[in-house]
Amino acid sequence: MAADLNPAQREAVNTLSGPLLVLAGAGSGKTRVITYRIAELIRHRIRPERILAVTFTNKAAREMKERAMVLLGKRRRKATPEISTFHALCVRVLRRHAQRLGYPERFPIYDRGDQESVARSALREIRVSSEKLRPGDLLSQISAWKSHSVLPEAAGESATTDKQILSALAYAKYRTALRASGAMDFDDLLLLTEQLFTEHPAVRQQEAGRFDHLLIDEYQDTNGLQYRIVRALAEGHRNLCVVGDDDQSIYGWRGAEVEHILNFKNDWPEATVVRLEANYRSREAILNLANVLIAHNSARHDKVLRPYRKGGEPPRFVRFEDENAEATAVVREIHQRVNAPPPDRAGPQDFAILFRTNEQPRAFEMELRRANIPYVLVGGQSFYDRKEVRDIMAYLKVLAHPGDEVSLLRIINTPSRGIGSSTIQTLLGHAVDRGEPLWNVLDEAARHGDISAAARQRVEAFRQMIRRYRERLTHMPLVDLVSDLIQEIDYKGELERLASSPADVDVKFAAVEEVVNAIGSYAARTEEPTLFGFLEETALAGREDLKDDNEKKQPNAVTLMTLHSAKGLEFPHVYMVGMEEGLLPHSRSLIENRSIDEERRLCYVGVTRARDTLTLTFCKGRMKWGKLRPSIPSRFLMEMRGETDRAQRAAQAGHQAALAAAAAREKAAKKPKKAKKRRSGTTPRRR
DNA sequence: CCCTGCGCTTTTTTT
DNA sequence: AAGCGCAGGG
Repeated sequence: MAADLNPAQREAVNTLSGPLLVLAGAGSGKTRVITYRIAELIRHRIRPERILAVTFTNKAAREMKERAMVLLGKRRRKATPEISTFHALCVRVLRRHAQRLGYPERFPIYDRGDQESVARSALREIRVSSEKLRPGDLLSQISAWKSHSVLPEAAGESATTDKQILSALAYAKYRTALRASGAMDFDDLLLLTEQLFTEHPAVRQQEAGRFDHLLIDEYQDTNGLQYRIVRALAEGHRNLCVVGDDDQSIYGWRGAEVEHILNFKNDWPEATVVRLEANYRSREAILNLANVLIAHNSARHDKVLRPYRKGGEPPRFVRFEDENAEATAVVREIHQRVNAPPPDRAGPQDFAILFRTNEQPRAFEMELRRANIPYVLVGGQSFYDRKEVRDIMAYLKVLAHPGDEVSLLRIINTPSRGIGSSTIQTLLGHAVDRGEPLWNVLDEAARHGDISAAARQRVEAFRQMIRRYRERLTHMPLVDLVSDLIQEIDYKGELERLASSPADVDVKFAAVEEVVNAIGSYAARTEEPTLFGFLEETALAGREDLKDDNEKKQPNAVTLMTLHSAKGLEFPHVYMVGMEEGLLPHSRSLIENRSIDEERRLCYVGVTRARDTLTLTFCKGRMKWGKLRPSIPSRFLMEMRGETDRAQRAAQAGHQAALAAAAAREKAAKKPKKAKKRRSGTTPRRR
């Protein structure tokens, strides 16, 4: 079966027992190795359901599953290996044992938007203005603590800087709020799984005992929690295979620690180590660039990718006036190649435009639309981030989870139904007094004298409506129920009232209809569709199933995506745009004296996505907040060309520019502002 | 309680 | 350029 593998790959596939570390360079056939390995295990009579493979994204899981099935061919049976992400795995574990942790069996999973509203009110509760500590910063701090299993009390003790002390206080509020709603955020899924394993050894044994073989993909991107969960699951049988590339570690900001892959041998001394250094993807000319670039990083497993595909066009470095010129030229070139005569012809799907930040694709989208070239924008401002979509999803969450306070607060007066902020504050007060979820005090609202009669009536009407739909959940198709609900609350009317133009209403209502479609497609492919199931799936898969829908609708499309989303993919023709100081490396990584090595790895990931041609572009200047700001070419460009002294000059200039911008911002923040009125009534405090 | 309009801030990557 | 929060009038 494995005749077409090289010796290193074959060793990785055939070392079936004991710990195994596969250091797989970019384009070295890593995915193939993993899927062949799964197939090989099954060929050796390991029962498929005793194999667990963990991937980084749902998409990767789905693809791996498909490939493994193809490979197994006739052996394909009902039982399949379990292939999923860490988060999906943990959800399944937690669901089996939720009660032990004091959570309901089905719990809401809070996405980024929910987290932000909780973070915001947590900051309000401790009376910290979001100028002093932004919700986003608070959330990353909390996430960092969680990835080290640090709870609020411990966070408070270890906090040193002002920001950390405030963050620790807010963290406590944040945690209380989530618990009060019976909700978990993404980190909680991992954190509580770990907690479950430590507090209940029997549970750990039971869960670990479900599998005899464990495979972890993208191991360089595991954070502390994931690392400990892997250990807890594999310690018994020790059949642990991890695959990764330290040079492609690009999620340090999210708590990933490259040390896990670098120190694998310490934890698993008997481990076999296999290096995959032959690159089957990129032309020699492209790979040379990548090797030169990554050599600038220290603290890495030394390895040099060897090109299997020799020669190739040298990568191009192109400068433009501004981002519009950049987009026009790139799209014009794609257009030419798409319409070229056969030998040079390429399909739109052969092209990828890669960028660092999500504001960059705008100009490219415009040009692609103008040129009538189909494209897919991956990730970015997600469908599920849109206000109208979030509103509908909040209704669904309230139907499914009565305790979900964040969602309830979002919809209790959306569309506006006469339940104003003072009424809500009063209700919240009752909830706090009684130590119960907001939903539970709504029925009593009718009896309380401190709410106006009109408001009481409206609250009661709202409560009855939600109750009615909850009752219908069990004996009515989901799609019909949701359609009815959208009609009853007259969401379209709300959009008409708020939107700026009729076209805007159409666009927004189309998004609402997309939600209904998503429910429909979920219900169609699921044996026992439930609202819980749908919510869980969207929380975990998020934007991904929509991505796939896009890909099905537009199979021949240019791909636009961030460098982060590009990991693991390849394209014949790659454009890396906006190769400028401040973007790549990003200014924020320059200021927060975090190492720019990770930015360099990000650049490396981009370069190694290209099979045949690679074009790196940068601009003289770039519009930012309506002003044209000059740009400095990225130091990485010079590094790749071996122009070390020019690279250093660029680096210095880049640092200075970033620092100057930071200083200017600082100054602006300190400048005396118009006295802002403090809100008198803040959210009541929870105990 | 609802809506409008003004003024202020905004700098990354995402399971 | 755009989104958010807030003040003030209906």
